[in-house]
Amino acid sequence: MTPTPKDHSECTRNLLPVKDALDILGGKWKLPIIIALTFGNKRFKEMQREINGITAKMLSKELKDLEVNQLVKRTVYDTVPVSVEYELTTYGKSLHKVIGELRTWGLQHRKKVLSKAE
Amino acid sequence: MTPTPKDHSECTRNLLPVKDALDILGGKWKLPIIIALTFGNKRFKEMQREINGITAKMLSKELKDLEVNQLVKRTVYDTVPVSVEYELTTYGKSLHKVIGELRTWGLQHRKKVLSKAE
DNA sequence: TATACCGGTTTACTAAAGTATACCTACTCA
DNA sequence: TGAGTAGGTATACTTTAGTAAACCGGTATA
Repeated sequence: MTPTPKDHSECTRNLLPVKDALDILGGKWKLPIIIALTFGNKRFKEMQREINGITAKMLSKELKDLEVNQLVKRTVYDTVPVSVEYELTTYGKSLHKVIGELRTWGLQHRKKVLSKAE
Repeated sequence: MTPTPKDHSECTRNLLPVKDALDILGGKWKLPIIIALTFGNKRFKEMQREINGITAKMLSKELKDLEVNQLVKRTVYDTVPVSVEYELTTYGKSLHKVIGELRTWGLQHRKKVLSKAE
């Protein structure tokens, strides 16, 4: 009835890395941004156009977060006027499988929901 | 420079299922609850003890959400007093791979962070 | 009688996430 | 000269997520 210490610690051990991942990927925009960048490097306004509904503030903030975590690299080109390009780092690309699984599950879920349909 | 319509629609097409998945799994407690249940069926207070920091209100609410989405099944036993058991449905168990990938990535990320160490 | 367990709900609150709008410099095009 | 682009920042606001604490009926234990 009472969880055994073993259960509890195993649960925690399994949970921690999942939480770590979600800290980085959580929120409304992180994955949309990452996914947008899997289609190629992009500039700020370009991303804003491509990701429906995101505001400049959020895009700016989220890109910073992703940069800090080294998933995204920001390059400023010394053109006139400056242009800024964002790209996925190798590390960012390592999320590929995670995103793939989420996508697969989401697709299947959508199919299920639609089949019981309203 | 301007995203091609193709890019944009491909991006959306890839994003939607991921969003669907995150709608269901998002928030602080959904995955902790699901992971706790992968270690076996559990009762309410038992889960509350096992999941560090969750309040009764959140546990109750999140379990309802998961039940609605058919990831978790709630069974009331007609004992005196009633006992209530929660279990993962087959559908809930289908998240196994998603969670596995998140966990793998999170573990590797943690290792990376620790190695640059503060 | 008092205390504690079970499975929650209710109320009130705070904190975090996200939005809307305006604004900034520097540049180009007509 | 005015409008539009790029790459943002600042301010103020709303909405949502989450917390803390009290409470409920019923049962059991001492």
